[in-house]
Amino acid sequence: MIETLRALAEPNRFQIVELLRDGARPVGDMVHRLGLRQPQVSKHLRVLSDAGLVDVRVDAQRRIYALRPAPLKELEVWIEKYRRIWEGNFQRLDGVLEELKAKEKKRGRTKR
Amino acid sequence: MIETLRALAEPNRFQIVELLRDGARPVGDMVHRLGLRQPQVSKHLRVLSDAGLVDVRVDAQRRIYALRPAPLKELEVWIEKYRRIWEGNFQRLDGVLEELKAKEKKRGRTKR
DNA sequence: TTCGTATATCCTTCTATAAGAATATAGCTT
DNA sequence: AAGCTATATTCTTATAGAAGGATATACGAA
Repeated sequence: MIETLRALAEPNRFQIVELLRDGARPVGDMVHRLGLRQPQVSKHLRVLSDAGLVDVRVDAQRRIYALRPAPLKELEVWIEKYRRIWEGNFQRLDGVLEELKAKEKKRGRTKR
Repeated sequence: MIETLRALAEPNRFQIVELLRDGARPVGDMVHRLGLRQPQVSKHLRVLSDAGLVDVRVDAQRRIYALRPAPLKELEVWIEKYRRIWEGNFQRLDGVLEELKAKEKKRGRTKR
């Protein structure tokens, strides 16, 4: 999860992922479209690959990169857990706070 | 979008967000639960706040932090655009490639 | 008013990582 | 075989950002 987020959090990598949403592409194509230098794109693809976000297929000297569903799906599943937050029934759900105000009386130290 | 991802990509901040999923909390509570030092938590909250992911409410000396829906919803909307990738109808959608193989013939340079 | 609690901010490392430049590798094409 | 094309890797440098420590601020309580 964290690894997925870290990989996506870099603007150029984000763009690469966006490009790949339309389908698989060779490195050179992304180089052209993104206006980055080839080594940089390769390096970003490496990070994406390590994060499991992309897949390579070899075609002669070309490497065709494609998105891998798993991490994105996982991300989607994660964020769905937050759905109720923007679906109204969340507001002032801080019953947690009441619970706290009680507990905190019993231990007033910051410990270390 | 990128800012949201960057904020979430740090493990401790991710944990903070997870905590806040259950409702608003004061800083001290998170300090205890996460076993981090107070300044560190405050700093992470600052980042989350700058990213619009959290909101503060003042309660005496306490600051009560809560999740803000907007960025998470935005993230959800974004990822939904990728849904078809894990819903089958994506495989070998590289018609993009055919289009390329043609074009590439006409301009064989890397430009700079 | 003085003290303790809760939180934020500042300054200083330390580390991770992105970009740049150069080079290596592999496979066409002729 | 020679050269060109496509891509990856290595090394260096620059920068962002996370942790640590110390301190500042604000408020409530005695």
